[in-house]
Amino acid sequence: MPRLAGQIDVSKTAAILDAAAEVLSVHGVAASMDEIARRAQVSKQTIYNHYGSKTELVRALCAQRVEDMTAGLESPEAALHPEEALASFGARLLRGLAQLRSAAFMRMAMTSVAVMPEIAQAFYEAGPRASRARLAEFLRAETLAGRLACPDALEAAEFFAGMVIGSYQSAALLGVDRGLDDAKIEALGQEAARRFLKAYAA
Amino acid sequence: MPRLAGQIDVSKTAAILDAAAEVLSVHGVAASMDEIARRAQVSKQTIYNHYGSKTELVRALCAQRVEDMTAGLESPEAALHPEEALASFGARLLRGLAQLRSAAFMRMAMTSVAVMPEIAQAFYEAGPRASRARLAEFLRAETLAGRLACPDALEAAEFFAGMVIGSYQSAALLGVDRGLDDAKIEALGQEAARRFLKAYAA
DNA sequence: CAGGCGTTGGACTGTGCAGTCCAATCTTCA
DNA sequence: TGAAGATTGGACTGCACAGTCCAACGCCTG
Repeated sequence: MPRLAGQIDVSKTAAILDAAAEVLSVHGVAASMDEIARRAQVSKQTIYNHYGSKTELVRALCAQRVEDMTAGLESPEAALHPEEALASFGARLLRGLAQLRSAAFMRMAMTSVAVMPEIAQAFYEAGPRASRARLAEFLRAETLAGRLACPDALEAAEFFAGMVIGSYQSAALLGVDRGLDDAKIEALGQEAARRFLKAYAA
Repeated sequence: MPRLAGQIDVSKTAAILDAAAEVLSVHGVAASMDEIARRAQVSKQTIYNHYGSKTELVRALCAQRVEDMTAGLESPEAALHPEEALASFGARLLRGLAQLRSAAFMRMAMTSVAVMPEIAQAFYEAGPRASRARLAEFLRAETLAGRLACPDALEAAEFFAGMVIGSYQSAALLGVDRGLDDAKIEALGQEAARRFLKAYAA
């Protein structure tokens, strides 16, 4: 990847961000800049040229992660039968949380609450909040269409997401392996959807 | 508080633990031993006499916290109507999570996963796991009594607890204030119980 | 009273890390 | 080819903190 004369090399930027993601997700914010530089095959000075400080690097990384989170978030497909739509949405949600990377970033955001509250806030907005909002939208539409009866769509969305997630997120954050494979995720989504429909039948 | 000749002063032990809880819940594991010593009005050496290292101190503190968690955990009261029993159980659960101290400790456990996995594990067992187990027991009994129909009590327990907790725990961990007051907690518990009963009617 | 032992505080060591500095080198454009 | 500016690596500074050491001082018990 060529660069303009005297211009910052964007391929390095990516390498730095990648390395930072990898190292920070293992060691948390305690990871050293030296190790990130080593991993990125870049001199430490270069990191400081791109991002002025470790704090800024973390901030950039989190911002990127937040983007990814919202980008990968889809609403339930209205075309499907509500039960199927909910089941697949739930499975997607759970799959997202179960990723090691997700837990690592969440942990990082949590540890930074004291130092960088905006970061933590951004995580909350892009994660839990956004997903519930999307789901609530769907539930509202289904209610209008007479296929469901959710007087308080946001609350119902919290309920459904909560059912699916259960204590799996806590387990992931606490590093407890509950052997959540794809089949179980699928089954959980389906059962949660089934029960939810009973609770909110039109 | 007098002490025996040449015996460790237990009142100091308590002071150290108190101070550690306070300081660590604010600064996380990053808190310095000097500050804990200052807060406990004790010399740093004394801390090292009582607990050999910072790790040990944190360990002891977490162990205490784990004790508190399991001690404060009650099953739903079988004497009540299932809806009331569930509502009050749910409210209790949520109230526990909403406490600042709880969130701080949970954060500490989560961020220390890499360093002290046993601690994190203990938190999981004493928290999410134990509460679900108690709830499942209740659901099993109610199912046997014909007042509910929960073929998989543990899963149902996960569902109910998840409904109540929703994304409130994530918010607490990320330091986002959602203005969860007592009235809202109560209402949430009730609505969750109502919906749960519909989903699992006998 | 004397010996034992915890406590104190303050100095001290060692370490790991963020962030800086610099001289040499590379890359592109004019 | 020369100027501009990015990159490199390695040395260096400064700091914060875990953990140790020690000499002086209580406080009990025998």
